[in-house]
Amino acid sequence: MADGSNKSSSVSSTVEDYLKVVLKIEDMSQKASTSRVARHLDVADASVTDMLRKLKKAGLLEYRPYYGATLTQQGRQMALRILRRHRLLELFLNQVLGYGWEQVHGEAERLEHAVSDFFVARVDALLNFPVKAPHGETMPDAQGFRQVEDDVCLAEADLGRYCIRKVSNSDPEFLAYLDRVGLLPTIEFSLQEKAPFKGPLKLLLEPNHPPIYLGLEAAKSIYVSARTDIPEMRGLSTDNHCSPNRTLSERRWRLHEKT
Amino acid sequence: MADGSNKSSSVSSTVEDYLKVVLKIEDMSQKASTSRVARHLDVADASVTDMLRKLKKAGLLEYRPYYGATLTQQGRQMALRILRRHRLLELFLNQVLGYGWEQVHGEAERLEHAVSDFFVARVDALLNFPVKAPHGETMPDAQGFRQVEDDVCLAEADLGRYCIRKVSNSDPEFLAYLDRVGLLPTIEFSLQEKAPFKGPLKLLLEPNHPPIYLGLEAAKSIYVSARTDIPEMRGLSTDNHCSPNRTLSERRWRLHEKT
DNA sequence: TTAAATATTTAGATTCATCTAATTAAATGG
DNA sequence: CCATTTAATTAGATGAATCTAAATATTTAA
Repeated sequence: MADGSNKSSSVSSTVEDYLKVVLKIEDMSQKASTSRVARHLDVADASVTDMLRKLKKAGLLEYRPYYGATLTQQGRQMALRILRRHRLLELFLNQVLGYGWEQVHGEAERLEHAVSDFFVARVDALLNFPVKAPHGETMPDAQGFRQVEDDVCLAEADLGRYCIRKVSNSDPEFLAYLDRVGLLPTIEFSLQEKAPFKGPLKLLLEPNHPPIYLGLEAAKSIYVSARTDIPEMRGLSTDNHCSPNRTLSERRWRLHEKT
Repeated sequence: MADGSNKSSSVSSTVEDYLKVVLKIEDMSQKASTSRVARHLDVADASVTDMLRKLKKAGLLEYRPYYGATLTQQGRQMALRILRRHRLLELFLNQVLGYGWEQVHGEAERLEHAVSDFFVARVDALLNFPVKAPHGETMPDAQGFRQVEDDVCLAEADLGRYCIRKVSNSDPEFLAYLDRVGLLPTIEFSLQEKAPFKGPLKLLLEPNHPPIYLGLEAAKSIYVSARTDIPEMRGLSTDNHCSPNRTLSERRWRLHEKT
């Protein structure tokens, strides 16, 4: 696959996608089974079997037939390299080119395979070495190290005050919805009620505003940290400049408007 | 390959490359013969024959065996679309990410196939709708219209005063050399002597500086316009903000330096 | 104007990533 | 613990884009 983009040891963008998916699955502490990988990539199971055998031979993952795959050190390193690119690109698209947070994923998905390491380094510098992507995911560093993410899933949280840390869902419709109701990373809210029988959650963003009733499915994509209200915690928080994803309406760019 | 990047009527990046090369050859008023296309793309002649037949079938070019190819309206449109992307990306890399002018071509070559129309539109706006790329080439507009370039080749120019308009050569080594000696678009100089027998040209950049002796081969890549010294011409010139490609040493970027 | 040189096309293979259909292994639940 | 459901693998094909080697055209120059 057409590559002058200096991979450490050049693999096709297809291979990069497989590695990324396996990493994602492992990150969810699931087993990277053939069918699960196939679902994520939207390809036939048979294709995955072939590819996993190929990747095993290349030393990028362990693979036992009828069992599944595990990334090797090498494979993990490659996967993290792509993940880093993906997230840096998302942030770049959002901050520099004014993409909406629901738009960044799709574009980054294609660019991550095309940009050079030099490009990535420049973007990293331009954004001042960020540690968070637009959806609140942490940024793997250039050596492939990641901060631990110990946020709790909103769907499992007890009543209380929280700060939104991460939204793990790249469906543009869904993200646009969250944007509309104002549920974005770094935003704080109170979880006031959890309706029984998988019912909706009642959230309060601002004291005297109407509450938001959020379906449990939606809550599963949202990760939060408890708000301790101990002021000195704020400095230590992982919030950084890259940064409140403003609502679409607030988002106005210093791009030159044509005519 | 792998395209969600919204082509008007989705073609592979390989096809885009073929179209681009045919356009380039036609722009040089040459015939797009099989072997010439093959040389530009660094593939075997046989591969080109196959592809030209395929592109003919797709209505993107005319093709007669043993004769060569000519772009159709549709093919030309597609080629111009890529050319526009390429040049906008080059300028973007230069102006926003601080790439040297000798670095932009290679990166743009890969990105042009990966970015979406939306991305291109954003970059266009960010750069304030530029009309020139870093090497002085004109920017095709979004509808595929181009300014005529009626610059003369330095290798064929008479003695006199000139302004550098364009450098048609993407070899990084060569570009770095021109950068070193200061021969960049928008720069003015006097052509003082032309040594016989394909000898070098003697150029004077600044009145009391040592002259530059430039080989004829190098001069073939440089396009110039005569300097009339009629002041009011300057406003009409195609110089624009995107802009004096500073020398590498002058080029210092407002990127955040790490540590 | 014909022989040699050059350019182009055809024929047949290869590699990558994918598919469907058929088969086999594993897991599950009476 | 066996039969059925579910998951995974094998087998065989396909489409893109490429290659090499052999067969034709076309051009050029003696």
